[in-house]
Amino acid sequence: MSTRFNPFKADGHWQKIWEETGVFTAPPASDPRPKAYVLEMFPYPSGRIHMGHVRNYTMGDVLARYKGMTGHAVLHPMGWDSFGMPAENAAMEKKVHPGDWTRSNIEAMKKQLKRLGLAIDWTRELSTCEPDYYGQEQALFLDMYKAGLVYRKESTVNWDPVDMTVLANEQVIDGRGWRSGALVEKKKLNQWFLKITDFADELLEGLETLDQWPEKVRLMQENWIGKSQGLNLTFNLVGGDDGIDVFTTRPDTLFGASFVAIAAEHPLAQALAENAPRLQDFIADCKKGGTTAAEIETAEKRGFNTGLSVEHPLDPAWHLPVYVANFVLMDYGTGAVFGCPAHDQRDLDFARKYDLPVRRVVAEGDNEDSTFEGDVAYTGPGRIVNSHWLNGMTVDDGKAAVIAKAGAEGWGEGQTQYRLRDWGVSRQRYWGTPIPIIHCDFCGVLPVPRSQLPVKLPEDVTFDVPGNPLDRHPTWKNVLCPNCKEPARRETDTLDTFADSSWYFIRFASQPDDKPFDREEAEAWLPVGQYIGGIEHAILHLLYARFWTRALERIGKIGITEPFAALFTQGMVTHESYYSSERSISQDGSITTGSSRLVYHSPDEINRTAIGATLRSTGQDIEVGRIEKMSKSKKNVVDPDPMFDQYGADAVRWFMLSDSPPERDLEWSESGIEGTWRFVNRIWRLFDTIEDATGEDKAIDKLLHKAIAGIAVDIEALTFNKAVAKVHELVNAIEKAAPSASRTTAIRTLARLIAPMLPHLAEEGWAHMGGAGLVSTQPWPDHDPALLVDDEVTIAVQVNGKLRDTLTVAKDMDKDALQALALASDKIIRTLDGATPKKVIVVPGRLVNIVA
RNA sequence: GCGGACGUGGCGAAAUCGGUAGACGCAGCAGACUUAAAAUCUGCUUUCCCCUGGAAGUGCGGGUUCGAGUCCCGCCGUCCGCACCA
Repeated sequence: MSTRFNPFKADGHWQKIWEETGVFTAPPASDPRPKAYVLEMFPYPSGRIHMGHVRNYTMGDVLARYKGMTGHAVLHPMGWDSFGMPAENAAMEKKVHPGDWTRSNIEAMKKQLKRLGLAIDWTRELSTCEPDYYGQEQALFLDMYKAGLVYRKESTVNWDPVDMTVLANEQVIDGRGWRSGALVEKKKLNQWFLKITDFADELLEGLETLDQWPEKVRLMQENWIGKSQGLNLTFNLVGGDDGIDVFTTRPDTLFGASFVAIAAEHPLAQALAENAPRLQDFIADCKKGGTTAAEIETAEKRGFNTGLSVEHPLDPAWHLPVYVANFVLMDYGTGAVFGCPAHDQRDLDFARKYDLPVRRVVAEGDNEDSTFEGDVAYTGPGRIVNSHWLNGMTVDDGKAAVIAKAGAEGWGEGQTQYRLRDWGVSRQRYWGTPIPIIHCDFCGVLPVPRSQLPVKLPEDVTFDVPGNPLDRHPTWKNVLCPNCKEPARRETDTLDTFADSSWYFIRFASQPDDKPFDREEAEAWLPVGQYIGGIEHAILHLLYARFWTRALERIGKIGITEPFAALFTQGMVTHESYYSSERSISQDGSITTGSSRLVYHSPDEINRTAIGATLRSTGQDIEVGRIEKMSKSKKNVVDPDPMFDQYGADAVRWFMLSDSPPERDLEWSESGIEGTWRFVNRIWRLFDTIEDATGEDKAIDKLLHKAIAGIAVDIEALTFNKAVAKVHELVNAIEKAAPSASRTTAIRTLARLIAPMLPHLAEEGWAHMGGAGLVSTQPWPDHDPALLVDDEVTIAVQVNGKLRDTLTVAKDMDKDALQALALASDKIIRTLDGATPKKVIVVPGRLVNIVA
């Protein structure tokens, strides 16, 4: 009597056994087996697991389980990135404490994750909002402080007026806050910074060693660091002692200079503006300019002539006018540029507008004219012309020559410039790691003594007004100065939550009570062997984590420089969206005529047919929208829980691995999950109807061994869609095969092959077929290399490159025999129609191509 | 504007070294079983044609080669990142 696989019993049953037997608890660091540290980016506890998490954690799980079966000591942990704004927003909206909200979310999400049947070592679970984690982070912060990698300075910051906090440059997208979407304002504040720029070169060079990272991510980080080499030089003011420092990457074009421009925020501009109301107005105008793509592209190059002049460093008699210009940025280089209009588009636009000289100094082909025509700057290579002693040099030689001369004469020096800024980590928020610093009126800024760590967040805080609850807490910030014992104040800023995620992978590897980590233990596991997460972290998290690791290395805390040996960025889970148009009804109940708004419907309210979609409740026709990332606003979210209820964990896991290559987007579909559910049951029927048969089936043997070898390769390469296809092929063949010992072996082996991907089904089948122990702890099956080679092959016979016939021959048939056989084929004789072959190309084991 | 990736049936895709394009899955069609349905099973499914066969075909146009989805040149399109970076 055949039975159906019952995931509703099996899932919970095996999950309980895995937990009770502790099979996925990582062994001690001293374990002699090769280590496999598999890590997926830990989630923010927003409340619910979504399909993106399911995909991410399924992929990591398959690899972790496979590594376990192939004799590795596996570390596969899970934790919670649990500090951050949403908890405070929830506190404001729902009048709950951020801690309560966060911890109950963690509980709910953990329950959901467990339903996926992940092979996770839950004994190492950590949550960044707990003092046992953030206290150790404070210790690391103080280590960096002591080593001079942390500093405080007043600086212009990106201020998010909605979230009422500072944002790092990396968190400003198109001039807007990455979370709130609010237009970011400039504000001056005292801020804590981590010296990531000290590591700019290292972080850049380190990218070259990361050969198991996606090229795309490496390139994005390279661009973000933005290294450029050039010359820092001083233009002396005519009739003054001062000069203007300028950075250029084109010192070779120095003889083409026609003006110097400074940023509106440049100290010189500010000083001049004090007595010049028109300049004040101009500067105010410059600040209004937006930073979005469209605004920048259409923004006119505008300048204000200061009336000042500077001397050209190569010819003091040559004077250049000084402008304040809207296109010069204060926070890059020195906040001042020299303009060479012929060879820079912005400078040319500016020069044409203000009628400044445009002098060619790089030949464009044969064109050496000193007058430059047209409105398109020439930025290509060429010989230097109209430049006295530089004439005839290449651009590169010219750059070197000018830098050398500037150095020798003392008016400038070669300089490497980075786009990367130091990491501003101060956040004016409650729900984050308190910065362990004390401010004393007499002794200044002091670190909290180690014995007083962790600096814990106070529980009794209010969120009824905007701003930082720590700052307005009645007593928390009052503390005695550790030095003079007089009353002093705690720092009330907290750390950017990206600090929390910059070292959690180290804490996973080693979590002593009395220090952040044990060096030896951490080094045994690190670097992470395979890290998996979304591409959205390509810069922020992945750059900060690389920096933090290098900072710890520099101060002698750990012996590794790169935290993630291999990185994989998986695609999103998408779904069609469904919407109908409705007349919009404004809040007072009146109907706004002439306009309508889109009302989105969730997939479970919809009847989807091949032609269209209707609303289940009313039968109303519904528009089928784009396939896009699952999001609450589009209501195209599919919640994992009901899917587990309906199909069980394995069908959901199989869906996540099927069809789409893992780096590409995966479209969730009803028919797709139905299909994977049917397949789970097909495998079960094989396990259920296994029989003790005898006899050999060579074809099944070969296919099985090819599957063993191929699936292993696919899992290691994370090409799960290909592994899935190979399982299908094997199952298709086993189903059709007549009973034999080979077939029975194949079915038993199949349980092991699917164990990483369909672990509950595999355990259930393994037990059902009388297997000993857990299939999860079985070794990955061996394959016989001899069975991977076919002794008969089908070779193609082409005439002029076109397929005309195929021949099935012995694998090692020699060239002459193949040629003779091909020429004897009826189809070939017919195609040749009496023509004599001019040439015959024979590739043994592959094809014969007859050129007629 | 700069940088990058991608483009293959109705759909998701595969083709690892330049060697039989479309494995595998979804959807669809036909059939079997069934009173019926579900489930399951079998077969078909790139397009076109003068259909025991033939022609075309991997975004478009060229090129290299006995042979190109794969390599080279030039376009077009889609997506992603950065962006007044001197």
